[in-house]
Amino acid sequence: MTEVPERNTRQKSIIYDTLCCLDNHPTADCVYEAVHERYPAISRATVYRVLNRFADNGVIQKVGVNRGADHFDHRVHPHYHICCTRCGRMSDVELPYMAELERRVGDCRGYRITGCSVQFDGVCPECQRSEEVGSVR
Amino acid sequence: MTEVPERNTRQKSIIYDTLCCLDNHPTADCVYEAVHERYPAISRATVYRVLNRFADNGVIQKVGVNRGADHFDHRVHPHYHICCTRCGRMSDVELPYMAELERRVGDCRGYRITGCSVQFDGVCPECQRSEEVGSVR
DNA sequence: AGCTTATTGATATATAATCTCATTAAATTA
DNA sequence: TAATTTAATGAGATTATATATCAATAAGCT
Repeated sequence: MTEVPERNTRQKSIIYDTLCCLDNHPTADCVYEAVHERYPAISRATVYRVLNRFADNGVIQKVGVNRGADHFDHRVHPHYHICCTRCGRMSDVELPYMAELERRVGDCRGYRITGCSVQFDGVCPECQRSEEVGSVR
Repeated sequence: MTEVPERNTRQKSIIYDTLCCLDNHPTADCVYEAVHERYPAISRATVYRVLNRFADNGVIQKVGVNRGADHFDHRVHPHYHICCTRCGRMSDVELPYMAELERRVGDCRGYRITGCSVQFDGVCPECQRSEEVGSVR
């Protein structure tokens, strides 16, 4: 139970603030782009590292997706997401959180269950519009 | 509604047979390895292409995972999976399929929902054993 | 101010998958 | 059966996402 000292760096606070400002569910690379615009000295590796560290500490939430880059959410309460299969854009989904899902599992071949994720696929409003345009021609 | 002609090639049947034989939930690369052992002339690109094509046609099932490579399942009925967070091994989970999940979603910011995936994370029996060994020293 | 060491930046490397394009070979037709 | 058409393949380059390495920097303590 050794306490791991953790340092507060300028980079960490900039990255956290940026994530909160973006407010959507950006990928690490999106966060990097936004950070880089104002602070070109901050490296991509640092953004990835810091976001993952924050997620490990529960300060933010890492939202894995079946396909494509991971997304990050500054809101940490458990909730579900939908990810656009065309452009990758992600949004929250309004569905009561099913905390008991793991307990409903019967057999799982000796695995020790540690988590469960529910995610929806779909087409975002923007991509729906460009679909319509595309179908006309 | 133009019919797309589809050709039956030696490669396709070898790849499908291999997937069925492996029976686990192999990644495309695992399938490639197994195929390659017996048919060194079949290329990795073909294995990836054919598996994805089969999945698109509903002949097999592509099982996306939050983290790591996609897995493929020759069983196509809807069911859930658990994936080992240490080694990536995947197994079936016994849980009644919740076909109505998408209909229970309230608001999803204008997205048109096309699918939903539920997946469990865990530690497989093999990795549990090696954990125990590791914790002794 | 000086010390310790967690953190960073730059870059290399890993992993998973797709793309390109010349060549091959299914399936159809003559 | 041979010729024709074009879907599919093989090899390798390329992309996307993420992590590892390691010397240099700087946070927090004394």
